[in-house]
Amino acid sequence: MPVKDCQTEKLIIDTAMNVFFAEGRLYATTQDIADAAGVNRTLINYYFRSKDELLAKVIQKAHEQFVSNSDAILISDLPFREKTEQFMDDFMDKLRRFPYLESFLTVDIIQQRLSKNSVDRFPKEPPQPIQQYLKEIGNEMEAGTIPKSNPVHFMINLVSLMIYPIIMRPLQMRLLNINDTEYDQVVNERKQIILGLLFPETINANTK
Amino acid sequence: MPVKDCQTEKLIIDTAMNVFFAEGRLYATTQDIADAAGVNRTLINYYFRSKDELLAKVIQKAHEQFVSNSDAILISDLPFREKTEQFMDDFMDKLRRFPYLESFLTVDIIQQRLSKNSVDRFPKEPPQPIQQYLKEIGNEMEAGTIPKSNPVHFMINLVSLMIYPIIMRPLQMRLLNINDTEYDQVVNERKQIILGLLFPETINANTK
DNA sequence: AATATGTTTGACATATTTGTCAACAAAAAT
DNA sequence: ATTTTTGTTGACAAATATGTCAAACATATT
Repeated sequence: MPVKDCQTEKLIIDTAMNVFFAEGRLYATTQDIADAAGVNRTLINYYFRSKDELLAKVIQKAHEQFVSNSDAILISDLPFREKTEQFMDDFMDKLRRFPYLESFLTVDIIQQRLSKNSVDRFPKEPPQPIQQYLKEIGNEMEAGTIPKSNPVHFMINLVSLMIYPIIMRPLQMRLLNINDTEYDQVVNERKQIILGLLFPETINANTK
Repeated sequence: MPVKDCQTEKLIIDTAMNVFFAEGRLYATTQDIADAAGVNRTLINYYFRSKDELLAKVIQKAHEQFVSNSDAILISDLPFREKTEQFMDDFMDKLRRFPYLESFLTVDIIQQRLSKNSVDRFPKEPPQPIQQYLKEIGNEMEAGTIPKSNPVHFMINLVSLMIYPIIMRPLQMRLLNINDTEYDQVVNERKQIILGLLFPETINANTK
């Protein structure tokens, strides 16, 4: 068999992504993943050498999937407001698909910071699309479309307001004393709520 | 010795809180905690029976510390805006002290949801102070001080904007391509930024 | 059919972590 | 003073997770 099969390898990666990022089994073992994929555990070692390398691959692929669309949106020449909305739609779609991805990455990054020997799983170069979007945010602030501040605040606000309610859902449901149905309803309203915050009426009215 | 010593027990709890919530060693073993506390590992079993029960105690104590002040603030009869600011000050203080607490709780809740046998570590009854604050948010919306919506949105916005930049700091620093000094600067500006979002000028102007 | 290459499997070794237990030390109570 | 209670320790056992290896298997090429 001259050509590499790639079937099983892909199956393992996809399954692992599902287990970690969709099901939220952050502590899943290699055996768990193998079971979920219906393959022998040692195949993980055969294809990825170690669990750590599988993680690296999985995170890399998740990263690719995550930025693929959004990068295109961010570097497009859409008007700022529409660009932001498209970015939000895309981002929230991905959040729905992999609600636990950010939690996983956070914990992973935290642990990496503590252990000196682990390999860095993220590209070191700053993502250009975000840099460009930050510039556009600055322009909008200059133009008075949105309140002036360090542009990173706008970006931080944007992602905070989208992500946090998703990753902290279990905790928030308890604190706010609401059930799944109600929380789903709230999540569905988020986009409009966030837009209302980021593009305040006063300033926004000028642009219309 | 009629009175329980309580010295070692307290030392272990405090150390564990520090390791988990301040240092962010989310995967710390009982040995790690014992080392950090400078005691024999089996003392953890002596005082808490199991690691799981230690976790329960630690989370419970963290919860108490976290709500102690903030509950008092939330049920006080301060004007809404001042109450919110005090709540923010208190909350951000605690975030600085235990930046990894929320991450830990999130992961813990996620895992608990998946494992049927684990004991529930959180009080089941909804926290009244938050319920009361939610009512006040509703009142403010009625009065037109803040934009109308489901009051939980205001609460979610508030905590999202405070917490997310802290717990996702490593990730955000990479994405936004800024260093520690710059990020510290951003964090220091957060309170004013958040207030500007939650209390938009137009509406706020009416109340002055 | 024989062989070579890539794939899959089960058995084993190793490391890590947690919990138990009996022995020991220290402090109070008798 | 000695007995009892409380606190502490090290050695051991059990469970779990990861990685390695040789052997078995399948498939395409010779």
